[in-house]
Amino acid sequence: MASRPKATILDIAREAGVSKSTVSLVLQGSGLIRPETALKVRKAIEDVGYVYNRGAANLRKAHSNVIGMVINDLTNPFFAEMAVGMERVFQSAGIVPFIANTAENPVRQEEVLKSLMEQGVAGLIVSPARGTTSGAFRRIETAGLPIVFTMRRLPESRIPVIAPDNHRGAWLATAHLVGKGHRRLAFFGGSSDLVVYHERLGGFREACEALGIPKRDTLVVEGETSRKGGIACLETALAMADPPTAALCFNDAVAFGVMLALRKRGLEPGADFAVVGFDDVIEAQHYMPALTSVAVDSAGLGERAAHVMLKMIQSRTTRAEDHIGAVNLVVRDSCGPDRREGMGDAA
Amino acid sequence: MASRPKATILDIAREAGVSKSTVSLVLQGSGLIRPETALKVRKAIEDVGYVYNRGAANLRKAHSNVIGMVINDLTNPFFAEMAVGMERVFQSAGIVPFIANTAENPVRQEEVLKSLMEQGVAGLIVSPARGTTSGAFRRIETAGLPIVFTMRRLPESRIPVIAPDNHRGAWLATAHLVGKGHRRLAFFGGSSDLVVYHERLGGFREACEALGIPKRDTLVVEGETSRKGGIACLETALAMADPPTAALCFNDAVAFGVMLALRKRGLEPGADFAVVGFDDVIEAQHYMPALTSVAVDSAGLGERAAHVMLKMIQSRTTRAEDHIGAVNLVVRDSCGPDRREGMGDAA
DNA sequence: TTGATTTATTGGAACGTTCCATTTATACGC
DNA sequence: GCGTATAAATGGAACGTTCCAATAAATCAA
Repeated sequence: MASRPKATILDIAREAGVSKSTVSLVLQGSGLIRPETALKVRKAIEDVGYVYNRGAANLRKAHSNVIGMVINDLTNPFFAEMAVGMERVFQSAGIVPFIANTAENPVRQEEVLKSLMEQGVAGLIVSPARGTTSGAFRRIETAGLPIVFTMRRLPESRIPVIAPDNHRGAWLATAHLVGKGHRRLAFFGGSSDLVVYHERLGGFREACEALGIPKRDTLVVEGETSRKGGIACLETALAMADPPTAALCFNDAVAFGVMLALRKRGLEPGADFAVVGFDDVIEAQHYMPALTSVAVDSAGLGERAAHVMLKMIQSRTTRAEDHIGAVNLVVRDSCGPDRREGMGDAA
Repeated sequence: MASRPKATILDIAREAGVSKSTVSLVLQGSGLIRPETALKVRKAIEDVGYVYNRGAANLRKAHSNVIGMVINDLTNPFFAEMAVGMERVFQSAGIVPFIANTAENPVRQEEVLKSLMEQGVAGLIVSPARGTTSGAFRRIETAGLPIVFTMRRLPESRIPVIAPDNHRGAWLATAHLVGKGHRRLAFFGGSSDLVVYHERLGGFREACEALGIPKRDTLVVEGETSRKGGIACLETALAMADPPTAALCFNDAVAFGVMLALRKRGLEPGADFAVVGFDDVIEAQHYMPALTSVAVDSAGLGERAAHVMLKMIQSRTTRAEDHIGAVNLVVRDSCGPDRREGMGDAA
C-alpha cells in the first residue's frame, strides 16, 4: 500500500553511482554517454521502479509532447472515427493525444479547455460544442497556443478549420433527388445555431434554385439531430397539405429516424419516399434499405487536422489555412423510384 | 505570433503589488486574504493573461486532479457510453478525466499507460486491450497507483474489476432460446484470448446442460467480434450437416452480422433463425427486426467504476472489491420459435 | 502604555527535471 | 615529456509552484 516516496533521478544516480546529470542524459538517449555507463543507469532505473516526471521536465523544457483533442460528442461514431484518425497521426509523431468529451455542453467545454491548458498541452484540436461563443477561445489565442477547429466552424473566428464541403455535399444530394424525378423536396433536422446547418441548407437551397424547384415546393423542418428528431420531422412534413416526396436529412441519424417513421406508417423508404443522409456512418450501409448518404471521410479529416496541428507546432505559428475536405455521394437504396440505381452491396 | 514568455505568479505579484505567496493563496481560494486584496490580484491575473501551471504545482503537491481512462475501442459505442458515464461522475467530483484510446493494441496501450503515469495522473481506469498480459500493469502496481479494470478481466491479476455478469447474461439468453423451443444452439463470435469470452461461453454451456441440451447439439464458432465476424460465423454454421436454429452471439455487432447474412440468404432473422445479441447497444432496438439482447448498462458500469476509483484515491488504497453489474435480457423481435421447415430453402 | 492575540502578508526552501559551463580522464601528435 | 584535442561525466542554477515559518499590522485586555 504505502506508496513509497517515488524515486527520482537522484535515487537512480545514487543507485548507479553516477551524477544526476548523467542519468538525465541517459533518459534523453544522448550519445555522449559511454554505453556501459548507460547500461548501468538503465538497470538502476529498472531496479528502483522509476517513473519519469514529465511535469518537472516541462518546467525547464517548456515544450510538452501532449496535445488535447476536445470532442463535442464521443458517443457519436462519426466523431469517434475522427478522433481515431487524429490519434493515428499523432502516435507516429511521438505525440500523445488526450481526448476530452464535452457532451455538447459549452460550460463543460470551458472547463476542459482550461484544464488542458493548465496541463501545458502543445496544441488543441477542438470540435466545438453547440452554442460555443468565440469568446471561449480568446484566452487560448492570447496565449499563442496552436488551435484548430474540426467539423464545425464558429461564426466570426479566425481559427483555422478542417471541415467537409457541406455546401457541395448538400448540393450533390439534392441534385440526386431531383434527378430521380422528385419535385417537392424537404430538408430535415438540424438547428440554425450551427454554422454547418446553414452550409448544408444553403447547398440544398441553391441546388433547388439552380434546378428549377420553386421555393414554395421546398420545405425546411428544423429538429434534433437524432433518430427522434428525424421521426418528428417526418410527422410534421406528412401532416402538411402538399407533402414532399423526398428529403435530404441533416445527418444520418435523422435519416434513420425518418426511415423508421416511414415504416411505422406503412410506407417503404426508397420506394414511397426518398431519403438521403449526411456523414455516411458505418451503419448507413447496413440499414434496410441501405441509406444513400453524403460521405465525408471523418477519419481522413481527423488525420488532416492532426497534420495541420503538427505543422503549426513545428513552425511555431498559430496560423494555418482552412481545409475543406472533398465529399461524395454514396448512392444506395433509399432513393426510389428507380431501383436499378442502387449499389450492388445491398444485403 | 511570437508567443510571449508566459506569465507566472511573479508577474501577477508585480502587477498587483503583492508577494507571490499572496497570489498563490488567492489562486487556491484561501480565506486568509483580505477580499479587496484578492480582488486586486484577480484583476491582475486577468490582465496578464495568466494560465496556471499545474505541472509546477504538482511538483510540490504530489496530488494531481487528473485521472486517465484507457479505452480499448472508442469507436465502439458500447465503450464510448461507458467512458461518458465515468466522465459524468468525475466531473462532479472536480476531477478531469483524460481519455486515451488503445485500439485493441497492447503496444499502444503500454505507451499510453506510460505517458499517463509520466503525466502524474492520480489514478487509472482501464478497459484492457485484447492480448494484454498482466505484466503490463506491474509498474503501475509497484508505483502504488490506484487502478481498476472495466468490462474485461485479466487471467491472474489482483486488480479490481467492474464488469457485467457475463455468465448470467449468457445463461438468461440461452434459456430464452430453449424456451422458444430451440434444441440445436450455437454460440457465435469472440475468441478465447478474452476472459469475457469464457464467461459468456460458460454461461451458454451451463444453461444448455441444465436445460437438457446435449453437448453434441451445440455448436461454438469463434470469430471476429464485428459484423464481418458474424457473417462468417453464420456461413460456417449453415454449412454444417445439422445446422443450429438459433444462436447466442458474443456481442451485438456479431448479431447484426448474422442477421445481415441471414437476409442475404433469403432467411428472415427471428422467424427462420433466432438471434440474441449481447451488450444491447442503442442500435439494437432500431434494427429490423429489433434485436433481442442482453443489456449490461455500460454507462452505469462506467459510473460505478468512477466511484470506486474516487474512493480508492480518497482512502489512499490500491485495493477495492470487484463489482459485478446486473444484466437483463431485453426481448424484442429477433427470436421466433423453432420452425425448422424454413431452413429447408436455404442454399 | 504594554504584552498578548488575531489577522494579513511575505520570504525562502523545497519539488524533479534540463542544460550550460566546468571538470576530469583519455588519447594523440610531436 | 609537453600541450592540445576529444570524450565522458558533473555541479549548480534555473523553471513555477506550495507551504512553512516568520514578520508586520491591527486589535484587544489589562
